[in-house]
Amino acid sequence: MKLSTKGKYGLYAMFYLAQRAGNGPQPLKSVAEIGVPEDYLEQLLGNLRRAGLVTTVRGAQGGYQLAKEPCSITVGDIIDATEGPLSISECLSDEGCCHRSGQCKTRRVWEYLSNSINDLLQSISLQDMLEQEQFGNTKES
Amino acid sequence: MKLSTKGKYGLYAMFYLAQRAGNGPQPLKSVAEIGVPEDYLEQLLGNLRRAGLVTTVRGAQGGYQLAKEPCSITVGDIIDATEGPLSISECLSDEGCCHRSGQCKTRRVWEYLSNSINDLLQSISLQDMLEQEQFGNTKES
DNA sequence: CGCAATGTTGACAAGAATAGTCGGGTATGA
DNA sequence: TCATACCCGACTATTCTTGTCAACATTGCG
Repeated sequence: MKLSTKGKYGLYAMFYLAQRAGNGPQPLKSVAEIGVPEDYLEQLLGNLRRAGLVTTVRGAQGGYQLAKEPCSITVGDIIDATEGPLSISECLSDEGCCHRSGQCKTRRVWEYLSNSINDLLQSISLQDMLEQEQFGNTKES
Repeated sequence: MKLSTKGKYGLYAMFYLAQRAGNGPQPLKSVAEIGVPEDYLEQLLGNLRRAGLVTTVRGAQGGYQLAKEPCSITVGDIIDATEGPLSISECLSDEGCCHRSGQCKTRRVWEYLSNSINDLLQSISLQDMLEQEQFGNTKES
């Protein structure tokens, strides 16, 4: 279980924009400084736009900027937008899955995990990242 | 972000064995009743064996059985064994990753998420599943 | 007006990972 | 010694990931 570069790059990009919120639109070329190929990043920003997380200004001096306050955008929103809804097992989306119905107690596990992880992702906002407060503590060594 | 069928099938198989713990070794053919191709399942059970989660008896009347009590085997153990260690972002395993070091506050997010998810997975045992107690509550509707 | 800067869209493709499949072993109980 | 099992490594079709590319649409500015 791992997330692809899309989610990672998406978060990079959004964090970049969060750091520059209020400074006007940032062109793709600038955002690409985070170390992602422009052509690829473009697609990701397209997804983020369609998800309503960034707005764009076309034409010269245009670019991308956050559509909302950093405190209203969560890591979960970003992952969703870039990776598509994370379904830990298609058993969740797909109702008629359990061939041998007996053992599908496992389904409850996926359900529980999925909900927990979503809550977790939703609990971290860009604002939290900007403030660098330890957004919760599990295993701070 | 989703886990592959390996983790899912692995959990199916382990739950199957948990339900039959104490009844002697279960041959591959029986375990495959969970709805997984035998040849594929064999690989997964091989991984589970190497991880020390199941033991095997070779020869006639042989088969697979849990290596430990259901309460000492967690969903996390099973996912690890079948999918390999889940690294949400290679930024974690790979130290020298942050090209533009400035923005790698994102790293702390992966760290936090990774730890949280691992804790979560480790918190559910096969015993919990057998008992079907709601192993924690997030969003019980 | 016209050009340059910029976002928009969709097609394409190499490489890796997934999900099996297969064939030939080895061990063991009856 | 034979049938029942597990063990192991190679092979493959399909899908997903990670980009790349080309053509187009929109806007600011001189």
